[in-house]
Parts: sequence; structure tokens; C-alpha cells
Amino acid sequence: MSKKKVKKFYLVKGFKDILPEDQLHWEFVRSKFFNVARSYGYDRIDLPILEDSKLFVKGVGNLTDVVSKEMFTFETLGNEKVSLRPEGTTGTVRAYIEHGMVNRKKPVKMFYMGPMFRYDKPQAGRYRQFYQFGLEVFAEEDPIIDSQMIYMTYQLFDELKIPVVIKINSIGCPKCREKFLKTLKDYLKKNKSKLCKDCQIRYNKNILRVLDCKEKKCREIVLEAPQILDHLCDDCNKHFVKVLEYLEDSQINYELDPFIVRGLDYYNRTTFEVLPTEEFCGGDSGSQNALAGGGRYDYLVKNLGGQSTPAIGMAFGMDRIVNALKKVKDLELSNINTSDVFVAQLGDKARKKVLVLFEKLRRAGFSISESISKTSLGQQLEEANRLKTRLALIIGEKELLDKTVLIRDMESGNQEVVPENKIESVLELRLKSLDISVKKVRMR
RNA sequence: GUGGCUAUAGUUUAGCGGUAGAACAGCGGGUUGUGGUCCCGUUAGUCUGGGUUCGACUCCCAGUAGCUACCCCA
Repeated sequence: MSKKKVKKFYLVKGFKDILPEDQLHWEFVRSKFFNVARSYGYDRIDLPILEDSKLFVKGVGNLTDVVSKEMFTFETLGNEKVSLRPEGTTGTVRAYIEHGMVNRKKPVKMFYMGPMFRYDKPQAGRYRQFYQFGLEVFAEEDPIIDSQMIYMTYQLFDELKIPVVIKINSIGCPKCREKFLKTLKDYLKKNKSKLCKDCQIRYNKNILRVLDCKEKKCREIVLEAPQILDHLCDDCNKHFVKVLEYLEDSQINYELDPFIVRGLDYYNRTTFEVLPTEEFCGGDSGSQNALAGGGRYDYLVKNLGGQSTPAIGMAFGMDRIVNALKKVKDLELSNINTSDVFVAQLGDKARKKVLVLFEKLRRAGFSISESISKTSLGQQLEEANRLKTRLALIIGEKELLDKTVLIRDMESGNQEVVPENKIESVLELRLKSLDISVKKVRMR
């Protein structure tokens, strides 16, 4: 025996498989998203994974980390420079403009779901291909939309049984931000030498980011720093006050957090992030714990060549949410892989019969399963047991001759012989008496 | 991109400078016309490449991968 080693093929770094055993959780999250989005009047849109690189450079901003060092960018055979989308908002805006959605009934509400790609160093809760669910509302400036989105988010996590806190801030409009940046710069100038190395760089490059530096010495300085909330212009201030007003008296667990600065250039006014509560995380919070985030982007549509259109949107990190969901204790996932009836066979003729019977019952709407490649009855019933199937149909030589079917209750072990032509009605009766809804349609 | 930690069957893991052991899962059987429990059998492993050594899974170095902190973000 030669011990030749076959070279293994590894997953590409930062990419992962979502295995069958994880699909219940994913399915659960997806279906909650769909339900909530649809009930709030959002329509689905599916966008390409590949877009013109320029779109992201212009939309997200070429100074952002996401665009400047985290994009999968390459040239096609036709020399087009394209990128795997790092986020969903920009593409949605492109579609909004490209399909003349300005002319649609306002507001235009859409949701999307799919993989995003960022060339980041992978670690807990961070992958190079990850999945986002996103909501976008176009052509509505009213602050109640901001509040409703936060409201919706809270409902969603409530249904998922993941306790969260929503951190809210307003970063104003370009006008008030400009003024604020000056004030901030003046303040930090005095303390510049005390800031960490990174912040020295940020001071010149993106001074806002100094505000959410985690270094102790920076935090101390930042605590005393002027806050954008105190420097909003009248309009922005009014808008934000309204947003908060609408949230008053709600059950929503939210906090004002003046340090929520988003990393994408297009944001303005209301911004927010969703974090699991500390009690829920226990000790191992991990630093990649933002489950969702978003905000207004009132200038993006115009910036990408459309008419000036106010807009707001947010994205949910599905991988992280699924991860959090696994920590939820009293979670009841309806197993889409279970069935009510199992068909077993013995002998080649019976097998052939079952091949057809299975299809007949399936079409009649029964939730049914089989293990037709197995020959021993023991193995088949074992499978029925594993699938937690309540009833099993058994067909062997004897039943073939008599034109009957044996129905076995897997829990009590009781068996009854039923004429072949009455299978469906008897099955229906038995299931009903077991309080199992008959002809259930598999949830997708 | 900068640090830290780790690497043994599919999974979780034990171990020793000289034969790598278990549990779970899988497969087969006890029981080819009756599942769960139980019993028996069985498949399968030291990340890769160097070095030290009579001998390395063990010690050293490098690579790779995973985890993790920073960064960034979802």
C-alpha cells in the first residue's frame, strides 16, 4: 500500500461553506426578514454581484477602507474593470437611477439579500464573503421613516429573540459637518501629541474616525471633545429631534451614541448601529459584534447621477445574526426536513410499487419521505425513526398480493392493514386524529 | 496590513523522544417482515517542508491554515 498523499484543495481564505446542519438557522433568519420586510411594504430587488468598479469608488468613496483596500477588483477578458460588490446600497441606487424609479410611487421601498465581498483579514464574525440583508427607502425625507426603520429593526430582533441595543446618532449634513469638523480640529490640535499613532493619521485623513478610536488615551481626549450633536444646523437638528420624538414611549432599547460615525462616505444625518446586549453576549462579546447598521444617504442618488433624492437604508449582517441565533436558548425551529409519512418496502416488486406510490402521495400533498435504496426493513424504519416520522407505510410481498398496505404508528407500534385504494383517506384520518395538519405545504 | 495563540480520525479530544488511545458520528452484524435502547465488529488520524536525534506525532525553525486582538465593518 503506497501512502501517497493526495493534495487537498482548500477553501479560499475567508470563504466558507454553509453546511446542511446550519441551514435551519439560515432559513429561519431569511424567512423572518422576508416577512417583516414585506409587511412593511418593501419589495425585493436582486442585483448583480459584479459591478463597475467606478460605481463603488464614486458611491462609497475612494478614501474609505472598504473601497481603498478591501475590494475584490479585477479586469474581465474584455478589459472592463469590475468589483465584487462590497455592500448593497450603491448597487440599489444604481438600479434606482438606471430604471427611472424616480417616476414610481413614493416612497420607493426595496430589500435585497445576498453575498457581499470584502478583502479583509478574516476573524470571528468577519468573512471575505458574507451575507447581507438590506433595506432601502428612496424619495422620503420625513424623519418618521428613520424612526420606523429603527422600529422595524427592533421588531425583527425581537422575533429572532436576540436582545439588542440600537445606538443612534446624527452626523448632520455637509454644511453643519464642515463647521463641526473645524471645531473638532481646533480642539484636537491642542491634544494632537497625546493621540495614538493611528489617530495622528486620522487627524489628517478622516478626523471623524478619531471619535470612535478604542485606545484609552484617545477616548479620554474624545470624551471632552465637542460633539456633532451640539453643532447640527437647524434643519438637521429638527430632523433628529423628530426621529427621537417618534421613538419616545416605544419599547425600543436605544441609546444616543455620539460616536457612531459610519465608515462609508455617503451617510448623513441619522446613523445607527445594532449591537447585541452585553448580558446576551456574556463575556465573549467579540469585537465584530455589530449585527446591523445604516443611516441616511440623502446625497448619494444625486452624486451617482440621479435627481436629488433623499434616502435611507440599512444592512443586516446575516452571518453574525445566525451566529447570535445559535446562542438563543428557547429557539424553536420548524424542521423542514421532517415528514409525517414514511414509505418502506420489501422485495424488488414492492420497491417498484413504492417508487410510484411515493410520487402519488407526494403529489396528493402529504409530507412524505423514503429510503428506497435500502433493502432491509430494519434500516428503513431506522431512517423513519431518525426523521421522526410519525407514520410508516410498509409494503412487502404479502401486501402486494392482497393489494393492501400496512400502516405503522411509529410511536405506539400499532399497525393496521388497509386496502390499497383507501390509503390516502385513511392516512388523512390518522394524521388528523394525531393532530397533525394534513397536506401541509412545506414552508420555503 | 500589524501582533498573539493553536494545529492528532468526519467531529470533540487523550498521550508519549521508541507500539497513537478514546468518545461521538459513519459503516457492518446480533435482528435479511419491524425502528429508538443494548451488545459485538469495523473504517478513519499526528497540516507541509526543513533541522536536532540512533530514532520526532512529541523538541527547534520556516511555511500554510484556523482562531483571536488591533484596524475596519455587517
